[in-house]
Amino acid sequence: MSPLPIGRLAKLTDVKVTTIRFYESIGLLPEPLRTHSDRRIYDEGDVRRLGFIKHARQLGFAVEAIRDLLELSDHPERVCDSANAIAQEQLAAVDAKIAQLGALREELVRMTAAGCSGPAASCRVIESLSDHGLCSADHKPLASQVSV
Amino acid sequence: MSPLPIGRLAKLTDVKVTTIRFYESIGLLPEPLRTHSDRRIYDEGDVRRLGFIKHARQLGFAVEAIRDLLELSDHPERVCDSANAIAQEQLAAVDAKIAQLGALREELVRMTAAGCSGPAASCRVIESLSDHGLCSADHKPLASQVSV
DNA sequence: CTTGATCCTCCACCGACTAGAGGATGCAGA
DNA sequence: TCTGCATCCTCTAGTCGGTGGAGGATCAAG
Repeated sequence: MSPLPIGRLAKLTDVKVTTIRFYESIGLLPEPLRTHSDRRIYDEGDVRRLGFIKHARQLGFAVEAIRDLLELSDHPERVCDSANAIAQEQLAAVDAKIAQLGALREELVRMTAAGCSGPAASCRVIESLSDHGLCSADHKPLASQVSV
Repeated sequence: MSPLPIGRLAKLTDVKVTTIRFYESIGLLPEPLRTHSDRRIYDEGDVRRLGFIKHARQLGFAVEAIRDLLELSDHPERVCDSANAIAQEQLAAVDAKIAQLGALREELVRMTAAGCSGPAASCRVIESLSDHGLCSADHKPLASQVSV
């Protein structure tokens, strides 16, 4: 197929040039062929592989998970139990995150509901932050896996 | 009140010692008094301030936003318009994130629904990732503000 | 007096990129 | 052919919100 310079690949896949080089550096993309002047050249296969990576990242899969998924994609004869397991885990992580954000949302709504126009001394937002006891207390984020 | 060493403050607030020092280094917590042997000593005021910070972080506020909120909390005579604005923005960001994750969830459910036991060649997960056309195509994360 | 917990500073690392410096090359128009 | 700009190269450092460890000092209890 037609050989693509990195900029063309970037436009075709809507992935930044620097990100493509980054994916190569961490081994998600193989080292491509180079021109006589050391420029990277890609082909249709690279477009597909990068598309796969992009799609997986959009779904929030971590790079290490994507590495495993690509391995399977590269070896279609293997059993795919692990692909399903990875996706299930990701689904669980997304569900957890949604639940967590739902709880956050609730408190933010409560905090902002009253509106506020006076001095900070009587501000519901500041007050809520000062006293955790005022809120439902079951939103406990900090340290989550999904960072989409 | 009783002077607390950093470890006590950490346990009282459930914030790690290293994180407390980090907050000091970025100016969220003031430099505390020190003992003759250079150990930090805190008081009840620090417990409250750190609680405020922790609560705000749990709600997903960025450090810069927390800095502004603490400013207001420190000066209760000022008008608190900005506190409300910050909280409203955070609420909007959380809403956006929830919507986005909802879309991700949909696709993950579709991908994993079939279950999978054969070779990767016929794996729905791998297949879905390879061909973005198979999915609804309106989940477009990458680059979000809320990272709770 | 010794032991183990706690404290100190400084520096490097995490994930997943992003941005910029400083320089080489490619390509199109005059 | 020359000029000039776009694109490419490598390398380094920064982002955010912390986390972890090395190497050493100090504290409190037995």
